[in-house]
Amino acid sequence: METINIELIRDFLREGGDKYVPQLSVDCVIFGFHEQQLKVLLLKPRGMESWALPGGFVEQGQDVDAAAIQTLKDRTGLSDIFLDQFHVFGRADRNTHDSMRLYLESIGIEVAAFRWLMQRFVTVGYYALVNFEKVRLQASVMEEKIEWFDLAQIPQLAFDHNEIILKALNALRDHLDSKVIGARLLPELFTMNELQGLYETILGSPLRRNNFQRKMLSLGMLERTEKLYTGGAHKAPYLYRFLEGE
Amino acid sequence: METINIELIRDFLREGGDKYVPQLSVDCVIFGFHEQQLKVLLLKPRGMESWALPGGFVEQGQDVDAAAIQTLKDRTGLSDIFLDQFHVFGRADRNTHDSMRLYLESIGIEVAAFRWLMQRFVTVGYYALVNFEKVRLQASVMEEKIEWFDLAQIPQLAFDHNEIILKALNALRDHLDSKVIGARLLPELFTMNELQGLYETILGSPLRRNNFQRKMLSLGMLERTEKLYTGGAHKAPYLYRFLEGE
DNA sequence: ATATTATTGTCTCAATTTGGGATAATGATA
DNA sequence: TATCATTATCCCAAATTGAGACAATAATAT
Repeated sequence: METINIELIRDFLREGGDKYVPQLSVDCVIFGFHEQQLKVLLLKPRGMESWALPGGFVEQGQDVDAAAIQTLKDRTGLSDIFLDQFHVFGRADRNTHDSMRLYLESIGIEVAAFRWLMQRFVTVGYYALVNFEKVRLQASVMEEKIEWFDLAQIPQLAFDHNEIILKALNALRDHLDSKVIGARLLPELFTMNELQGLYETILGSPLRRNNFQRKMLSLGMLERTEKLYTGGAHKAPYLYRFLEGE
Repeated sequence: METINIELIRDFLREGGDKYVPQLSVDCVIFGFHEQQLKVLLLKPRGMESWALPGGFVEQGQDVDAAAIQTLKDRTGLSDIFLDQFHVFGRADRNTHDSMRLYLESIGIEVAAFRWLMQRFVTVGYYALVNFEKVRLQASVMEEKIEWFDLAQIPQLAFDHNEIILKALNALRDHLDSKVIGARLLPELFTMNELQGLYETILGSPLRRNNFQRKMLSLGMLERTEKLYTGGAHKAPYLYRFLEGE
């Protein structure tokens, strides 16, 4: 039994033609970190076979950055988020919504209503870093499902979205030691081991425990707090938090 | 005595409405290096008080990158150029062509013809590295003048173009040691001193001659060729070239 | 209590890179 | 032949990094 609200979809499509900057979209690669794994948030648009990145359109009168922020807020409920615009995907053969046509026709939407969608779209790619535990997933009207995927287990996505994720990951790597990335992906308190795991999955290569700790502490961004007793038969690690300030 | 070809302008404007992706443009920060100075190519659009960056629109069916390449070719005559897309400027209050209206009206172009231009434009910023000596400047039909400016002497530009140059320079700095930037800005043969001067102007800070030379040679990208005898009363420097290959 | 075990925090030392001064080499000119 | 400006190297100390070693400690087993 379908629970789609066709009127909502129709409203969305009808408004789109005038409301948005034509042929322009934003796509967000939302990174989270959980159980020592880097995750990416993906969703399944209605009527599509494949998963895709969360994205949105840019309203007339709205900053492009604001459109990305809105996309994030809609899906995660978070509003204070680290966002970095990393690349524009503007190849002429990106007709990224064409495969949605069959679906829209099948549920009885007339072609005229979504003609504005059936064009080549230029998309601005953002990556976002979120605190996994604070996210409350929320699919929008055009989407069936929304889920976290392990970076290593991302399926074949729609359009060029696999390429977009690769580029986002490269950008994240490039920024790893100039921005305080850990502070955005980890919870308030974390162990040195968790921090190292984060770095390792982002870089895709192992690091030495002793040298990593030395490096991190020497940067002076970490404050050591109490110990964490997990019940394991071994020395308990300290918990750290990132110090305030840029 | 004016030498504007109004018909050309009218043609350009009339086509624009259908030919281009609406509300999308590219802007290029073209860097050159000459007489130990980093230069940026600027132009003066017809009917405007201020100088501006060379830019262009994206044709339907044209890659965004291709539009930037075309912009460069039109102005410099060069086609094999290093281009890097570094940022999108998408604030809602960028009505970047509005000040052109008075001019267009003044030369008798009807408003309908350029209405598509009078909207908020999102622009994709590229920076380009060119061999100064090979550039043949060429203004397009909408421009009065085109000139090189020393980076330190860039005037107040139109719109947010000063900001765009700043961002481009930051991107260039970030890429300085990962991409072979010298190879694109310098002529085939150059002295170590010229290379150092290039690095110093990009970074905006002085470097030590001995350590710079040691570093550059250790990277193994340079081939030492003959000496350069300038007639100066001192030891003659070697000339270097960049080795082939990524 | 005491030994065992898995981790964690720290230490150490060599190798490498960097900062900064010193010196020798070299074209031209006086 | 001496002088001068500039270039190419050299050298040594300081800082950073790579990699192994070891002591501390929180549970569990004996």
